[in-house]
Amino acid sequence: MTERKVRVRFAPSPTGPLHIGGVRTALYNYLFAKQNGGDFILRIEDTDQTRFVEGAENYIVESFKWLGLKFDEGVGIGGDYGPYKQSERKELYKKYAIELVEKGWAYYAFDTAEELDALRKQYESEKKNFQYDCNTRKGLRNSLSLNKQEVDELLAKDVAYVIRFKFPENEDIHLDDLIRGHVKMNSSLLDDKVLYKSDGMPTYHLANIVDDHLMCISHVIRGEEWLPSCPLHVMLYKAFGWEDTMPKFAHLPLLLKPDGNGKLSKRDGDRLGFPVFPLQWTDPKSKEVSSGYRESGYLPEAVINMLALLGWNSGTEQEIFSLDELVETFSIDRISKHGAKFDLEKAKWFNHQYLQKVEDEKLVIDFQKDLKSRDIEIVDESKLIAIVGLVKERCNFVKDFWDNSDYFFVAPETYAEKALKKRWKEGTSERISFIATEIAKIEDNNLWADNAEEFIMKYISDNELNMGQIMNSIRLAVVGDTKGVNMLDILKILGKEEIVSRLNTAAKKIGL
RNA sequence: GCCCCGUUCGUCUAGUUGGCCUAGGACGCAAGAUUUUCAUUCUUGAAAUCAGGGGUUCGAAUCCCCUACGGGGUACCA
Repeated sequence: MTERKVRVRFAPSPTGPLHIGGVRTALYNYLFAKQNGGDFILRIEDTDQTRFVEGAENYIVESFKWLGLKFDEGVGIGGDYGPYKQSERKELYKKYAIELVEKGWAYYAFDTAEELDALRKQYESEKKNFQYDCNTRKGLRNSLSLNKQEVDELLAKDVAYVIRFKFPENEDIHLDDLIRGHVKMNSSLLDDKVLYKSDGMPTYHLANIVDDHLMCISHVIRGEEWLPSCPLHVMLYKAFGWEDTMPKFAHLPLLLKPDGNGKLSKRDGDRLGFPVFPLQWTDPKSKEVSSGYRESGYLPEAVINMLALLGWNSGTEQEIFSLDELVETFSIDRISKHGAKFDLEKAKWFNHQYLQKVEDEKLVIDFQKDLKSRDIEIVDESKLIAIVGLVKERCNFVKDFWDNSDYFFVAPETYAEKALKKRWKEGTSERISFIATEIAKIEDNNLWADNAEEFIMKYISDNELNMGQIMNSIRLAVVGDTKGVNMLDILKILGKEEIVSRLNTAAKKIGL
C-alpha cells in the first residue's frame, strides 16, 4: 500500500461552545497534520437538528482564530472536498444507507421511538437491558422480520423508518488503535445502531464514515468516548468495501474534573473557578455566561502549551513549547492512556511563563484598558512601559498588574495596619517629614531620585539608624503597604513632587 | 446490569526492548538564600511500599492472571 497523504479533521457539532477538551483534540490533530505535512480540516457535524445552537459554529471558528490554529480546509475556508457542513451534504447520505440495505448490511426499521421506549421500560422493570440487536431484531418491526411485500407497502405509504446496521452474529471485530493498541469486541454484544434517521438525516456513525472516506481522511484522532462505537465504524468500512483506505484510529484519553469524578463538563469551570471554554460564551437562550480563557487573561500560546502537556509529553524535561516546537516533537505514541485532571495552578504558571515573553509595549495596551475601566487618567506611555517592565515578573495575568502597581497611580489613603505596627515607630513621622523637606530641596532633574536616595542613605548612616527601618517607613508612606517594587524605581517614576507630598501626608496622618 | 479503556508523589507525568529505579522532572506545598519590604528568582526538602493479591523470572513499576477502584459507552446525541 502506498503511503497516503496525511489528512485529519476536527469535527465538532455546533451544539454549544467548544469545550477545552475539544480544543485539545483539535490541537493534537493539528500537530499531527503539520508534522507530517498534511491537511487539517474543519468539518461541522450538524446532523442533529434538535440540538443546533445559534452562534456555536461561529464561536468555533473564532476560537481557533484566537488560538492560532489554522485549518487548511473546511467550513469558512473551502477546499476541494466540500461542502464541509454535514447539513449541506444531506442528500448524499441516503444513497449510502440504501446501498448498505441492498448489500444486506443494513435494514429498514419501522418501530417508533415510543414503541422502543416502552420496550426499554419493560425490560428495565424485569431488570434486563433492551438492545436492538441480533437477538431482538427478529421480534421487531423491520425489513428483516416483515416480508418483502409488507416492507414495500410501508415504504410506499411513506411510513417513518430508520435504517439500522445489521451486525453479524458472533464475530470478533478487531481494531488497532494508535494509542490503545489492539482492541477486540464481539459483534453479538453490539447493538444495531441507527445509521439513517427518520428525519432524513444520517446519524454520526454514517455521516462520519461517509465523509471521512470521501474527504480522504487518513487518521481519525478523537476522544475516547468514541472507542466503544469504533467497531461499528470498522464494520462500516468493511461493509462499504473501503477497508483499504480506512483511516487509522487514535482515541484520546479524556479531560477529567479536577475534583470529584467524571469528565470535565461545561459547568465545572465556573463552579471551580477556571474557564472550560476558550472564549467567553453567552448562552443564546438562558443568557447564562460562561467564562473563557481569552477573557480571563490567558495568552493563546499558554493555553496551547498547557493543553498539549495535558496527556502528552515529549519525554524530555522541557515544558515550555512554542507551537512550532510542538509540531516538531509531537508524537501519538507519547500520548498517555489515562484521563487527566485539569490543574488550574499549572495553567497559571504557564501563563506566567508566557507573559514574561511578551514585550512591555504590547502589555501596556491591555493594561491601559484596565486602567481606563478604573478611571485612571493615562500617564505618559513611557512611564507605563516602565511600570509594566517592573511589575510583570510578579504577575500571572495582565489583570494582576493593577494590584501590584496601583500606588503608581493613586496615593495611599490608608496605611496597612500590620505594616504600621511594624514599620512606624515613635519618632518616625518626625524623621520622615525631615527627609521630605530635605529631598524637596534637591534640584528636580532626572538625577533627583538618585540624589534623594543618596541623601537618605547618608541620613541613615549619619544618625546611626537602621537602614531598613527608614526605607520601610518611606515605602509605607509612599505605597501604603509593605509591597512594591524597588524603592529607587518608585522614587524615579513618581517624581519629586509626588514623593514629597506623600511623605508629608503620611507624617501628618499617621502622627507618632 | 453488560461491553470497552485505564490505575506511578495532592496534580500533570518520566519510566516504552524486565536489571543503571534506594522510582526522575514539573506544578503546588514547606524551609533557607537573595531582594532592606512584597513578589520574582535560586537552593534545599517533604511528598508515590509504582491500586491490592497472586504468579512467571536469578531479578518486575515494567510480562501474565484475579480483585478493587476510576473513566467511557450502552439514544432516531454527537
